[in-house]
Amino acid sequence: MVVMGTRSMVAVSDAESQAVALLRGVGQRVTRPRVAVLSQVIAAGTDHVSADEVLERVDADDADVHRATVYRTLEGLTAAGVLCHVHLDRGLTAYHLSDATQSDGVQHLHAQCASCGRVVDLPPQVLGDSATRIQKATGFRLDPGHVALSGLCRDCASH
Amino acid sequence: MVVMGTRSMVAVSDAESQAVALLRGVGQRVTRPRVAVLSQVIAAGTDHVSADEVLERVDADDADVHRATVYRTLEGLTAAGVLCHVHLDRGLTAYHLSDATQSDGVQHLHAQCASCGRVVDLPPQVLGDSATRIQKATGFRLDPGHVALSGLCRDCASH
DNA sequence: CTCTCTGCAAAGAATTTGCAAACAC
DNA sequence: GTGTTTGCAAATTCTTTGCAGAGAG
Repeated sequence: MVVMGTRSMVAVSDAESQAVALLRGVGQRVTRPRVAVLSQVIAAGTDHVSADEVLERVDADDADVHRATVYRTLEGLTAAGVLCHVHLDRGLTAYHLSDATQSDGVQHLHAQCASCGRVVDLPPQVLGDSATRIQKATGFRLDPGHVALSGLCRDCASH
Repeated sequence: MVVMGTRSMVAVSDAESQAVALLRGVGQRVTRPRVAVLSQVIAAGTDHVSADEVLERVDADDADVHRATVYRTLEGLTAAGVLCHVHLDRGLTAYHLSDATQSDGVQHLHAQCASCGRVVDLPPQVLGDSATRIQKATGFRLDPGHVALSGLCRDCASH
């Protein structure tokens, strides 16, 4: 808990203060493990990270948080609306900062490449009126961001 | 749970002869475990069954097939094009007879209720030109049947 | 008779849980 | 202080794998 490794001090402490602010903002206790976990999600930026990836990075930063705590923290922050998760192909769950933190509450969609596993963000309106049509036809109310759409990314599709 | 008494002997043996025919048709060996597994998928009709559900029903029919064999059989039949699978919410995989067996190769889509877990079939064209639009915008080639779309079914949405 | 398939038991990955000690407030 | 959180270790759930014997063609 002394030095921050190779990652720049500025970026890390930025992420950390954001993390503290977000935790306070939703009335959650500010604990070392929570700050560490949330900082890593923030530092990941537009990347979508799994619990295991968060764990790896937290440990790499000498924060030494237990696996179970990472899961509990990610779940708690999702329940609080700070994070969103998306379910990927093999049952993995990936987390990212909630879009709602900054904008109007509409979350973007995700597509995962079945070949390389990469996750691509899609603009929220990319399905057009499909959700409306499905609801009218079948009564099913689509929540299209909750599970990643599957397919092949540009690179893998061209092979 | 399956109500065994209600399934007619005729239906079961129908499913079994279909199973044998399908196995022969793709040049796979006709073994008791394979017939048992494939029969259960056929008997499930439009339902989408997980490996565990197949195992349960196979064992309930006194066929006593090992868990590992169920997984291997479902995988093999999928590779052969007899079955299709869809990935559900928590990483579960559900199987059903391939639409291609009877029609032009276009598979239907799936939507799973995040609340009750039910899987609903959707017509293949329900996403309209979304796939084309996504490919033009991002290069990502959608395979929309491979993973179930998420949302709330009619019943759960009304609570 | 040969080569594939099956059952077994154990490993594997991702995640969850009960509980006592540690900590934020 | 006091009630929430954490670390730990073990359990869960779904799936896969190596191997020797059983079975299909």
